[in-house]
Amino acid sequence: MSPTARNPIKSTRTTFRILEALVELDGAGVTAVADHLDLPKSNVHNYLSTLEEAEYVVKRGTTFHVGIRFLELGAHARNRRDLYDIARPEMDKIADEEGELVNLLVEEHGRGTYIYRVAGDDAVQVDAHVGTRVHLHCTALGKAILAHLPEERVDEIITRHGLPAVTDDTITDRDELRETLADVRERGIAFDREERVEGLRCAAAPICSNTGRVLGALSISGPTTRIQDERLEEEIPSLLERATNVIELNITYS
Amino acid sequence: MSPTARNPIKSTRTTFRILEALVELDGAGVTAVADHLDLPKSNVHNYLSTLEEAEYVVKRGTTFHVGIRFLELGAHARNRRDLYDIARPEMDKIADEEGELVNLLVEEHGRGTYIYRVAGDDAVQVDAHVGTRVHLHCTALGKAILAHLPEERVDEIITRHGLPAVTDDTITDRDELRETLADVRERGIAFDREERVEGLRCAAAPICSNTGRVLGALSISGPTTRIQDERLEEEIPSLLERATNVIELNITYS
DNA sequence: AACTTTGGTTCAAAATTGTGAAACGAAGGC
DNA sequence: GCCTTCGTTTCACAATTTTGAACCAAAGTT
Repeated sequence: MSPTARNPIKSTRTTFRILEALVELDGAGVTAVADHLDLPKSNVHNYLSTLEEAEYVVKRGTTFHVGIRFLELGAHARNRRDLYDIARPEMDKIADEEGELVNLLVEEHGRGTYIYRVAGDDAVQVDAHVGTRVHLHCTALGKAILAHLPEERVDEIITRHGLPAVTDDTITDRDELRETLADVRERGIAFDREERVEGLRCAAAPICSNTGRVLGALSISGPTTRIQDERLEEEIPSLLERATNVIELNITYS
Repeated sequence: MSPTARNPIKSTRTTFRILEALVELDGAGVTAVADHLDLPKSNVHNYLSTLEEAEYVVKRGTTFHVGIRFLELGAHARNRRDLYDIARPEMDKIADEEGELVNLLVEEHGRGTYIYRVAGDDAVQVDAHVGTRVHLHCTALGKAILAHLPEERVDEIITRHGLPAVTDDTITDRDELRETLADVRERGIAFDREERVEGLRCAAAPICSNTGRVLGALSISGPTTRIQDERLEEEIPSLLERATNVIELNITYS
């Protein structure tokens, strides 16, 4: 399952390289993109004007930006899953009661994407937002998903994306991760103790279909100061389990 | 300002035609897409496998779907504007107090896209969601924006997109629209009395930068039965004005 | 169990297009 | 008024995309 296109369309690749450059540069002109990607200006100009014509890019003055039209595609991808609609009300409830940050993550191509997040009154401000992609091995959410994926799939993912260290506490060893995932499977809950963001703790539970396939994972996260051992290991997990049960039931009958 | 690319990249156009086909067909195989677009199967296959390799499309079994990765691009486009972050808390407040549906729309390429919406407890269920694109002339939100765009820009937009009728009450005449927009400018509020969705009424106010450029529009909508004349024309407008004032102030100082 | 259908994948030749250097033009800074 | 920067245009050629036919694999039918 190494998805290598036999006859790849080079222009399609270039198109997305240019769009990604626009994201990275947070809007840019023809020359800036050309320099960034080491392509001829005239060529980049052709791509950008085509993208603008197609309404996927906007030109303000002389700089180009990624268009909100992508929200249409992104929202379609998100709404395609029942998960989003069904999980949202449960998540809102938890955020309201606990005051912390509640997250929903799904996996695609071996990486995680936040598809919904809701902040309670006391919630921390963190870097991630809807649409952010993360490595699976360094978040509680990701580990909850990995733990319920077939083992060969997990190997594939590690081979493809590696186990880069994000903080000092990130798991970077293949065997250590394997053991951790076994614990997660047994306990039904995954933890993240400052493995992705310093000072941030997090517990997550997987959400599975009635056939046993993981659809995503749900988490609650907050500052280490407030999320002490008992709350992290008892209170929050039971909340998560209750919520994921409801979600799983509702997904089965929808 | 007719954005016609001089040397368009045909492959870029094809790439997006295929992605749009995937949306329309709600996931499809190679043959289905090829038939839909009248392209050779082998060609479509090349595009889809390239898109999958780039992680913008997912293959489940033998059908392809638009990938959640587009949410990354879409969210970037949304977060680029301060508007989204600043309007959200105000909108949440209104939804909570009024119990109706609150919407935020922005314009790009002459069309509107919902970038946030929040439903109060009694809110109606409507077709639109975040990411949905609509014609500007048939919603209160769109008219609020059109009214504050330079006149030549409005002409351009009408020429480009026309004034298609969506319900019996949609404005389809150029001059009638012009008059309506003058009223909106004077009153500061735009209305929609079942012009886009039967049984749905709506009032909207524009949100402008301190330089006078429209950034978007805010609306409250509900069923005709509940949104009677006085509420539509007095109560809701004053709520909207209060909220847009706060938003405009916060945008200026951020 | 053989046959048919359906749909995905591969291949190589033919047709078109993307590429890239250079020149041009417009805008802004010095 | 000159110089710099950056976007836009042009054009010839190399390179890519496009095609249809052939090939497979899986599912459905007789």
